[in-house]
Amino acid sequence: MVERGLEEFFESFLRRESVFFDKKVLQSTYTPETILHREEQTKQIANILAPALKTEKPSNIFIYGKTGTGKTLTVRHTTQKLMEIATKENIPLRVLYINCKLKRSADTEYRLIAQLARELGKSIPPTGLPTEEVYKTFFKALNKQKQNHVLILDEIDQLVIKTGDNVLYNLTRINEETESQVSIIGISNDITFVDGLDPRVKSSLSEEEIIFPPYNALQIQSILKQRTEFAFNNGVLEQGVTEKCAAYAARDHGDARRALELLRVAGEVADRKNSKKVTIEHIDEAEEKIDRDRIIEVVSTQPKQYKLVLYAIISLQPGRKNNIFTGEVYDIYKSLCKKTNTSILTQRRVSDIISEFDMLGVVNAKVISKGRYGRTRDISLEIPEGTFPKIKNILEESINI
DNA sequence: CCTCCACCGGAAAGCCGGGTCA
DNA sequence: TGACCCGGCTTTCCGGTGGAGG
Repeated sequence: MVERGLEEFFESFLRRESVFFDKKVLQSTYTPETILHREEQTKQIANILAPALKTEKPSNIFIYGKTGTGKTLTVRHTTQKLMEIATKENIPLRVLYINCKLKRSADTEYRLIAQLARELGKSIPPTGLPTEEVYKTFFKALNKQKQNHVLILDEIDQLVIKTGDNVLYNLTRINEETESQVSIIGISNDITFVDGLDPRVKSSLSEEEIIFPPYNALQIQSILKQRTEFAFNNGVLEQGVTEKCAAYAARDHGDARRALELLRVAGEVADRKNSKKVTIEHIDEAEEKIDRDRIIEVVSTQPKQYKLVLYAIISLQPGRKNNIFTGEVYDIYKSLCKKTNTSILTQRRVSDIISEFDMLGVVNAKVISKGRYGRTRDISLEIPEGTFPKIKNILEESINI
């Protein structure tokens, strides 16, 4: 009977042994006791921030390095320690951490300032007020509690791309308008990002600069070792497993986060297969799975118009030696719109949608010139061949073609 | 060497749905 | 209630442009 089977399943699930001892340790939110291979950067940050303890204003810091190089982790760790001392010694100091990429929370000028004001105990409606008004409330809040502030702006490049450097200009000038002092720590993935900034903002923001270089394979290995000790049960990792994870990640610009994820998913795969050990094959499988899951996740959460565009591309792809051009996609897209009773977007817009898919890594779209026959994007799918039908299905179901 | 195709991509402006405030 | 604000998505307008073919 079905019921009986289910019960058994859950019971055996409960009793099943896992390769994990504590899976949390592998998650990116986990903060380890010590941060490996970032001693130098930690020291620099500490040095710069230390004056805050004597109620002097620390310099602004600009931090850059690729994803998974421990920027956020290191900054949070150091400021946390700083706060511990400050509270113990009763020094007026406050650390505000804001991730500028968080959708609908801090990704525009209004929302960022509103978020900051909220952190200081003001209540700001999510929309409706003039931005100017929000600034005023924020400044007032700063003035009321006279103390040093350290403002951490994570993924600051995203903010500037979306809203321009106006916000930063205003923020760097806070100290001229208020009693309290604010130091800014900007964190960015994009190294070239400061170059596009207003010179005044640039010089003020990057009074100090700290670079986080990618980890090399050996360093990633030791990071993984540090975590696996607590994450996995004794001896479940087959010989060479951490080494392989490290090698994968190092090949991909030293991204420790990815290495940890790979290890975690490999463990999950092993569990699901009822294996007592995590093997090298599990890692290969995990890599594939991460890839596949990411694409499916991306595709299924797109808005309708995006899905139509992608569907147009997918139905053009099979059995083609040459790649696909914007014009063709647009034609198919138009007919799809008619079939599904959807309003037709302009080619300009569709062109943008295609390049968004490019940035998401679903599609590869380079601008090429066909000489006499014009200029266009050269589009090809980045989806592994095997997932084609599945993706197609997802699209068809969600837009009923 | 010049032309001219078939789009690219920046700028600006419009529309709409969310909201505040007096 | 009307004036006004924000932000996401689009459209409109339009000045480029790499390179095959003449």
